[in-house]
Amino acid sequence: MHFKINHKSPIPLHVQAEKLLRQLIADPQYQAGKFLPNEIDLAKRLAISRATLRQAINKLVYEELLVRKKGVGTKVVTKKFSSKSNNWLSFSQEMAARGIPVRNFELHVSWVVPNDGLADFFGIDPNQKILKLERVRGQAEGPFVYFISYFHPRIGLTGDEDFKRPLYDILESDFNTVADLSKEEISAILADKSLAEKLETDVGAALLFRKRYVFDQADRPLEYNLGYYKADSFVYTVESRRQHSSATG
Amino acid sequence: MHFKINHKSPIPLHVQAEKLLRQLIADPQYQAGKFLPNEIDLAKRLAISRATLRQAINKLVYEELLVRKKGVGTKVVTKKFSSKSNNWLSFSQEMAARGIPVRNFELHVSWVVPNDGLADFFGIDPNQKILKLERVRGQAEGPFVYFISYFHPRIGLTGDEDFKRPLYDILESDFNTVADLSKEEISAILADKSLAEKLETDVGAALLFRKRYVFDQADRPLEYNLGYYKADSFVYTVESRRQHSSATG
DNA sequence: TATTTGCATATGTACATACATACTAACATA
DNA sequence: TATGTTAGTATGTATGTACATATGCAAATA
Repeated sequence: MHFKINHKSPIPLHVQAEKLLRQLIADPQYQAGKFLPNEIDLAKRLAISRATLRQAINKLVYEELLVRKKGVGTKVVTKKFSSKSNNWLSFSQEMAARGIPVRNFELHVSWVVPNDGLADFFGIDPNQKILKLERVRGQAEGPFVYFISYFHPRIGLTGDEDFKRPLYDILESDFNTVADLSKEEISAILADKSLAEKLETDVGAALLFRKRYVFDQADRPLEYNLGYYKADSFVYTVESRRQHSSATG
Repeated sequence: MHFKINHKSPIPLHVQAEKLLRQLIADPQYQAGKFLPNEIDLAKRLAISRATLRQAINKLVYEELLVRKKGVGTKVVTKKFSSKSNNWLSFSQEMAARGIPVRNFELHVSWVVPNDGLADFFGIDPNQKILKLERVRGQAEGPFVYFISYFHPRIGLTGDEDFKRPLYDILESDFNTVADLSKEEISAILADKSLAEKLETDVGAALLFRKRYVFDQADRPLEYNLGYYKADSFVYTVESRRQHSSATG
């Protein structure tokens, strides 16, 4: 298997190399904790310099897909909990990754006037109507989350989009809008009548409630999202590592 | 202000440079979003190569303490929400950072035999007793969290430690044990009689429930922690940014 | 005046090179 | 046999160099 790096492409070589590495280690043959070829040989095979290759490797090391050990080699990490990126999977992607088919129970689009806090967050005229998307989603057995999303008018959503597709996919491919930063607040609340009905549970059941403020790469507000999760069928997982001291080569 | 990098020190130059940069941007003079000197000049002043300096800068860029812009310069980030590190503040530190005085309502230390899951997590003999620490903490108005912690016997805790001090501070300075990785699961539950009494709330109130698995730098299990938070007085906040595409130079 | 052009600046990418250091395994020695 | 030495290998650190590209400003132009 020889790789092709295009030296004339406008895409930086280390980005191309990174992509190739990702493909390489995704291959079942490599899963088991195998070692990569050593940096010098691999650089030669890819026809790039060792420094450039190391840039690519460093990215994957940071993501904990690879582990380097001086004097030994670079190994593919066996078990991948895939920490941070997890936070950024949308609901459908998240479920797909676990092999759970998603079912849409309700999907309602409307144009509403924002309340004061929301108009303030978006930095828009409180009289300007914004798109509100409500969805109840879950598995075959029943619903387990109720989402309410409000979108900034800047995006240009019409309301006619196919919201069964992954949300962030729609924003990226159709509206060239990239969600980059998310601030979330998680708390617990009790289900009232309306929530209990939507989620097919009892009034007074414990729900996980998540507010999410989503920003684009320029830190401009994009989306305000509320999520009500049935606590017995969902846990929110976080994996965080301390700031490390080691660095690039 | 001239800096000193010690070329004879066993500490890598880029690590020394990183430390100097941290000191530099910590200086009030630099807070306001000022630009660093350009890489070439700065490298000259530090008497290191540009590549080495970039290694140091990259670390801080990754931590979002610095922002680089091609053709413009490298700027100190103004507002620092300090995303990731936040996850790593202990309760008392977290409260201190918000200027809220912490009050300890209960503190109970005991030696218990682990249940099967716990013995398995720690990888120890299920008959070996381990240290269990229970704490109810909150503000002046009342309690708002009930913690249960189990510690791995390897650490060497005796049970006589002053657990009013920040926990991770005790582990680090007195037991040379550094908590490095945490895996958390957050869900919502209803308060039963026992929990309601401890947290001075009603039976059936919504609580935020957090399980935390803590590991050291060698990924050895250190602590298993359960936290029950009164939902009306606490929200769990997460700030996460997407994986970036840029890399080292 | 408004717009374009071009230069200076700073970061981004890429390479070749050299030596340091951690680890492994094979070999030699007591 | 047990132990210490050594050679080989792979990553870690560090430098110097060159050119690419994005940005902002100032001068030239319509």
